[in-house]
Amino acid sequence: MATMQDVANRAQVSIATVSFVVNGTKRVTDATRERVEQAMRELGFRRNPVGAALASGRTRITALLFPVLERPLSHTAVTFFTSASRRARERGYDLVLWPIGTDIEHIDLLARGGLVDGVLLMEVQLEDPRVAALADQNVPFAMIGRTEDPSALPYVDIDMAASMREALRRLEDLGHRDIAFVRSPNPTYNHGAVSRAHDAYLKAMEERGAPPTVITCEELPHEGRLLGERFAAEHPALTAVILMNEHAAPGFMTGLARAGVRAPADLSVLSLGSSAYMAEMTDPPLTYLRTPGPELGELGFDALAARLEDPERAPTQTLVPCDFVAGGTIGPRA
Amino acid sequence: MATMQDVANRAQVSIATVSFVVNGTKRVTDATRERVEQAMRELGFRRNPVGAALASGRTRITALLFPVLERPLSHTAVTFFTSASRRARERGYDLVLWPIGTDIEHIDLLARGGLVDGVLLMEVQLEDPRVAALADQNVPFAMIGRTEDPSALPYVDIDMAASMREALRRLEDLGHRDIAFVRSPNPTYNHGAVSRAHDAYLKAMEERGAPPTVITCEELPHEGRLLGERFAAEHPALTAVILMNEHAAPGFMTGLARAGVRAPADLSVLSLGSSAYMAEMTDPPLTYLRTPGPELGELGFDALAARLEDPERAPTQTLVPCDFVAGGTIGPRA
DNA sequence: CTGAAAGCGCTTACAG
DNA sequence: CTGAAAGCGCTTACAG
Repeated sequence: MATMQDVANRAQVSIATVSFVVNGTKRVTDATRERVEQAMRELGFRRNPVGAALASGRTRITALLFPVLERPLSHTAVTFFTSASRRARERGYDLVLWPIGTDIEHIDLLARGGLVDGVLLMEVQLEDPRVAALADQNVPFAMIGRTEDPSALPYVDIDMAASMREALRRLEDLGHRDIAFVRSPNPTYNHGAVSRAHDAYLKAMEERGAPPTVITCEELPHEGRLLGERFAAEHPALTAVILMNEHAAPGFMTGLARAGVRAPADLSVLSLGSSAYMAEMTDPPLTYLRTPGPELGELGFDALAARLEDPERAPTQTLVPCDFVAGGTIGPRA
Repeated sequence: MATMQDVANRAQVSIATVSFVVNGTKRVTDATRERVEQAMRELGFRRNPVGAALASGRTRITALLFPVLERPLSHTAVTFFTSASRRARERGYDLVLWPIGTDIEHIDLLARGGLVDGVLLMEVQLEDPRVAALADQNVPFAMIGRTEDPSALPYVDIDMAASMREALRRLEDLGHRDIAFVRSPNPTYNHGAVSRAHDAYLKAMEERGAPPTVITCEELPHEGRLLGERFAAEHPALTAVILMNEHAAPGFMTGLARAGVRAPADLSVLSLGSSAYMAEMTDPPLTYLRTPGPELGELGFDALAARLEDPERAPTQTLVPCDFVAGGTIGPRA
């Protein structure tokens, strides 16, 4: 494999000049550039990124940290990655998915050494050990999601409070008052979005003087079905449910049907935080509040890039609400 | 950030000795090791992987190439990644998901320079430009999937011929003879597994003297539904279908139901190449042949590691069939 | 506009 | 068992 030195020798210039041509970092006369470019072509030269990284301290590679070994990577989650990675490419970066856990330990590998210029965090918990670790190590990062107090940190996140309010309003406009909230359980992973939706739900119900009903369900299709099957029997007074658990949503619908509960005639179901792909799994298709994954992936990468390109600038902090997509699972209260 | 030199100074040894301690590459007396380790602790030293990579030519980082921008990353596909990445960790490597397209161009970045030690290819096409590019550039790689003629290349793949035979046998044992094959269309992406399943289907039908029916369907839930709705009308003679398109499968089932076609009473549906997660989306749950994603992820990484650790050894070539999982969507021919 | 040279942080024969 | 030193392939002030 040809090195810059090889190219320099062949073109009879210094290695510095080759570097200038390769990176466009300084003016070079056309004649010289020509010679260098020809030599590169003849030798099939491509710059060694490791050498460049060591000398410059940058790689233009960034990493998306998603704990795939601990948290299921849903179709909706993939939209964040896809969009962020496309955006990265547009801006001249690479973005790879680094499947490290939330154990801080492994972050060190990234932290130290400039293998990656910065990281994008997903599945952020209210108290997220990764955030402290990255800050500690001085690794530039941005969050998709946010911690309890993200004060001075760059993030983009779903505006979950607004989204929950819209969910409730949609159902109330149809006459519903006894509205449950179904969420994933939280044994150890205090997911920011789930927690904020939960709080917003409780607050809204209290304001309305309506009794809150919070139900937990594992993030699995089969668990959704079991919940659907027993739902009416256990909660006869409920007429609507806000389901924040897209893995369980299709199963929940088939479980309801199996128990003879029709949606929306007997129960309105509104899926909070999902995508067309999941919503189309059921019949009728789910009415849902769409997770702005494509938007947040792009904005999230931009937030990171801003951090990398001007560390002094105030951090980006953006909230994007889910938008309502009509399906066939909500209707007027019976 | 402390460097090895800093540690060496503090421990009053040479930088070489520090390297030996850090990497365990040579014997060091206990006393010396103690001094070095203490200095490392005091300075919070962590080895810079870029420096190490440049000097040694290795990073112990590997990449899974999956063209997420071109091909949907399904839940089942994620199982490959998860399992391969866990296996990598067990063997002391990192595995990242690099979302490059099938454009060869971008492979160069990986190829050159030893940012990654090797790559694992997914979504392999019968004629895959990435394979030639990697071979050209001398990048160690292994495939999950395989090209038309993988002769001397390392791969692990689904034994699609055997899986198709089992699918047909299962249905035939129930009395079916008019069995369709539903696959994704192939405008540009000649996916090896789909193509091999197709061939195996045609061959088997010919052997039986039964008329083959191949139907294509885009890999989207909604397209599955449309197909389900019109299925009976368009194909009245069929009594069973092998569905190799898990994205469309749930929609296909709801489409059938909407058209008044009951499964399995009126039509047996066998999903080929799926996982419990997708199968549980419908009611009854799909009967399916399970994609051995966890197995192939692990074996695939092992194939790559074998390549990295002993390039001379004969390449791993392993086929694993799908295994049958009973659900509720196949039954005796009416 | 171009070059000589130091330096990025390690690894690894080679000596002793 | 330990060290001095070359070298991995680049980038980037600094001079000219």
